[in-house]
Amino acid sequence: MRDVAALADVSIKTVSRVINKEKYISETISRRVNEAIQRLNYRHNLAASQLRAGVNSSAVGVILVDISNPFSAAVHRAVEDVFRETGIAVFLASTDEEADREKAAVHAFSKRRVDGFVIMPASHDQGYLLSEIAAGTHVVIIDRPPAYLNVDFVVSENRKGARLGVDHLIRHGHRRIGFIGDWPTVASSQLRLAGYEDALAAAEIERDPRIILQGFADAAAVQQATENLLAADAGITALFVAQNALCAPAMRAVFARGKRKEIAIVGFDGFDGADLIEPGLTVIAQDPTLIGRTAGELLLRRMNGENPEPTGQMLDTHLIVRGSGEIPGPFRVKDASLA
Amino acid sequence: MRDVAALADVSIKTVSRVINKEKYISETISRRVNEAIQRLNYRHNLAASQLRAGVNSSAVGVILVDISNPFSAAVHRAVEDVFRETGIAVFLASTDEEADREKAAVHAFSKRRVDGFVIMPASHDQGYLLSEIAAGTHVVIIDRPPAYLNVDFVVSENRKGARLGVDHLIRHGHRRIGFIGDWPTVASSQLRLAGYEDALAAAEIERDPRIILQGFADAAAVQQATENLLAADAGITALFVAQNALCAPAMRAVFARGKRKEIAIVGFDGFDGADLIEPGLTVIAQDPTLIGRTAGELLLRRMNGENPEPTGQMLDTHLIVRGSGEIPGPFRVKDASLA
DNA sequence: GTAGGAGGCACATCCTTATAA
DNA sequence: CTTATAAGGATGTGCCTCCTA
Repeated sequence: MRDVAALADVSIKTVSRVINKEKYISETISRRVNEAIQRLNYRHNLAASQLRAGVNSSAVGVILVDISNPFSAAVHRAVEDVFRETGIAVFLASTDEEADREKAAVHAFSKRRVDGFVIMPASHDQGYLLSEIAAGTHVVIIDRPPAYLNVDFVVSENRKGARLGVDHLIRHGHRRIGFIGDWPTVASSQLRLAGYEDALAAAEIERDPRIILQGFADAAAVQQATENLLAADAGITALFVAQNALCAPAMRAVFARGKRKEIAIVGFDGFDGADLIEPGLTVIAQDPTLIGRTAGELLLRRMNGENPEPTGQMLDTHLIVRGSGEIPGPFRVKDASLA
Repeated sequence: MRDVAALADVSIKTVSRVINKEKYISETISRRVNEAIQRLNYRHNLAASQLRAGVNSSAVGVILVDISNPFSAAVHRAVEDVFRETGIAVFLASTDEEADREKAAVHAFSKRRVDGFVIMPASHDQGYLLSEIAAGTHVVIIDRPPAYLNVDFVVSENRKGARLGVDHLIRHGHRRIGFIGDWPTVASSQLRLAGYEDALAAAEIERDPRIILQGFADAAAVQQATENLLAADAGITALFVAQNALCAPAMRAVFARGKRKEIAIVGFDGFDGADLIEPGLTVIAQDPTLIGRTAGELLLRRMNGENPEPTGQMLDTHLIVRGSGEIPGPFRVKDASLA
């Protein structure tokens, strides 16, 4: 900046004025300064600028479980879109459900003075964020309800959604419905299991822990576990698959046993192309783009100085009927109005 | 930091020493300082530290076409994994194939003094990066060969891969093979089209521009265009779909016409669950994780001071046979060894 | 309306001092 | 008189705030 000032033969302060497009600079000087900037290949140092101005980095940190999961990716994309036009940059980190990595990412971004966080928590307790919040950093929690923290959050109706899906299977004559879910420590997974149990209770079906499978290291483990469940002759006629990434491997297991048209399946948030399968995968659909956009807007609002009471948004899910969830089960159902 | 020093009753410099874990600090003082840090909820300001030290931000910028595309997401995840342990943070931006947004993202990250970029270029000419490189910022280009820029790059064998896929269709008796591709301005798309043409030329099949479809606004447009192509009675018996996101909509069009078992399809890099479809989608597979990891490692190497000649890595693709590409065409083939 | 200058943001570098072996 | 350990102080990093003309 000093060099630019020297070349343009003005003071440093004037260069600063030109860069920040302040008022009261003549056209002539502005042009001269800009030419010097070009010639010297000068680049404004935002960090120094913000240090002096006493403001934060105009950046936000997004912390997700795994950006390579399409749900996370869609959420991120929506958050990014909210911030693009504002000149706010977005940091990204994945945690793989490890609370320590979540904390490490928060710390790394905090050192870089981000203005806010959008977090899909892997941690069981987000109380550690209180000090960040006290320091003026804003936080929005997504996908899973926050624990020990009163901040804005945006989640899907996990429990209601799961209940909806399992109800659907029950209405189609199923009573032995396997549950395939994420790690039981994951808050959203707990809620989906609760929704599953709600549906069973409402239909007076006994909950059988042997057909509730949770927590898998990878897709192969999901497939293996599903195969074992089907092979166990536990009388399973339907599966409720409580997370998107589990759907494909679970279906592989079903198909591998030749039960494509016998075992009914409902997934919580399937995958692109799930409609092409025969039968198409019936799912409880979420709206990751809306989650991301809402979270981004809530965060941006606070970054702009608004400070309302924290709000928790529960976004509706809905059933998409494609065939796999409508395979009839062995039990007669009185209700003729099957979806 | 001043407050911490005051509370711990040491000099600012000593606090700095503790934070940076320099040698020659006594246990006692170190503990006292750390307590003060805790008590004051102090957070080290990386920006100020790096300003004074004259180093960059220990952050990198990743610029992709669209993070919500699974290919991009997998690449990003691999890049992130390379940098996680090094304490280097990752910025992310999507361009939606708009060169201006690519430049805006580069500029935004450059102002934040990133040490390097990983870029999946939307631009037709990356010459604008020369000034960044001159300023000491490192660049690795991925997915598409760089234009007007001599830097490290990591791409798939787009042309060879496409040729492989179309050869496969030809060997199964097809000669009227529709091409469904990305915008023709996209470098990788051009190469895939070239590969398609290579295969046609080798088999002495005339290239018909009417069955080469490129550039779609969204999935619905792809599906509509494919339906029109099939309805046009152009004699199409096979499709080569040159990009992952185009596969599902193209298949929807084929299935909607009831040609599931008649029109052969090979995709360039399909999607998760493509094996569950009947018939499974035969694809030319890339390795996005390897692309991302390689790019991250190349960048990290330069950030660590190594400065070898730029290398261009062309990663092999391979054919995954699943059924859709093996639907026989109307032409007899002598080669008995069909894959 | 237009420009410049002193000073400081939060930190690290370089130099210096002090004690002990 | 070196060498290792432990701590402090002046100065400067790029830029903006506040004051001045």
